[in-house]
Amino acid sequence: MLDIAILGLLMERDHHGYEIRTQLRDRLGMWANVSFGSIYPALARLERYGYVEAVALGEARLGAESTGSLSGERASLRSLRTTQGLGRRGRKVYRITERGRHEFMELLSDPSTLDSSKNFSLRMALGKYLTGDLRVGLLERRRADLVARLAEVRAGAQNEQLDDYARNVMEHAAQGVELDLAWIDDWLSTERTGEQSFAQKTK
Amino acid sequence: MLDIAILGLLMERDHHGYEIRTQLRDRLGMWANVSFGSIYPALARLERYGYVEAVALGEARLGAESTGSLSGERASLRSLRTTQGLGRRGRKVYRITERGRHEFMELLSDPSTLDSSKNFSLRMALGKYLTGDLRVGLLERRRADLVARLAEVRAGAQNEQLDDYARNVMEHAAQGVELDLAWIDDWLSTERTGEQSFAQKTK
DNA sequence: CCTTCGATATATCGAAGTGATATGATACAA
DNA sequence: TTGTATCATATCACTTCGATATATCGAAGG
Repeated sequence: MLDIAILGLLMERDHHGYEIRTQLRDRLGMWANVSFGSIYPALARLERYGYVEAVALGEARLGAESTGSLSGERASLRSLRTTQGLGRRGRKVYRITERGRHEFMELLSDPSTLDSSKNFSLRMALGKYLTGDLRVGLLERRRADLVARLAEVRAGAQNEQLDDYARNVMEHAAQGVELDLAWIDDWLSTERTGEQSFAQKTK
Repeated sequence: MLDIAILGLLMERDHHGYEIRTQLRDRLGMWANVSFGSIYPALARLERYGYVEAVALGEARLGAESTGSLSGERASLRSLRTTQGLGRRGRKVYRITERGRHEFMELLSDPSTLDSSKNFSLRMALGKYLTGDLRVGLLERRRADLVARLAEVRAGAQNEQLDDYARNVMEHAAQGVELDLAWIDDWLSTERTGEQSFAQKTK
């Protein structure tokens, strides 16, 4: 769910809608440019539920706060420019509430709503908010799903009456699942041996 | 688009809705169980446009025709059983029309509506309906997209201020894109050297 | 200087897809 | 006979996507 992603970003610092889109692309990976048609309704929904609140609307007077701290030395420049130039139009900066924080943790650790690859990757990218046990639980559930999926795809690929094109695609799909599986297993073993992190992974 | 997938299946033989779902899973790979909430509206839409027509509705009297010819020897058995047992309930069998065939070719070869991985795989799985030139065109366009995407993800993964979890996910995403890219290149070289097919690919 | 272009920013629309659920028939096993 | 699993169609509310409209600002170029 997009809700998790947005709340996850707001856990770190305040954001406005447009920024959420770029962050989603740059930090949470797989989402190449989520549509504004998703983001703004999602923000409205989250505000309605009381999970986020708008802390600055209209004249973007908090420009420094929201666009600052982006990359160190550059921050002062940016904030200077935005405050001088009166800032963008109706930039609406959102902040997560206490209820939002609680809801975020709830959503993130709930193993029942875990399905697509995109969804799973999102959770794992937000792994720092989870305990080791929770992470292992999610990983194991995902692993079981992938094993089942791999069997299905493998069986399908060996199906007679499948032309070369379809078979080739099916085989590639199987390879994709295998890659995912290897990733999970890697992560699981790192998680279990209690290594400090996987920062040293070269390839 | 789901339309392409459905029309593609109907190019080979008639199908009813439920069967389309299973075929989508078993033959066109990546789609693990498309929702009925997609399939039935899509069929209704295609019928409205005159791309398909219902050839048997109500008492499933054409059971043999629709479920038969599934796997050779088994076919006679199946058809016998279904005709004896009065068949399923309101099984509605669809057939593609001449307009539908034309539209299918149109949709399949139009390079402008080519985007997601799912979408691309679908087209390639239906590659037998395309000419070599068209296939190469689609492959090249896809390749360019993936190269751009890879650069983005690679850049993102090297971003400082990304915690280990997010970085790990980004790196895995990059590996996924690389796998796709290798697949495309493989296919392209096969296509260009004019090999008869890729049937002999072992891994 | 002035105009165009690209990035920033919010917002809404229709179309398409999902997941859940309702309904009912048939097949098979306990 | 009594479940229960599979087959089959259908609809619901909700989410997401892609396109589009609108507006501001900085930079580049004629």
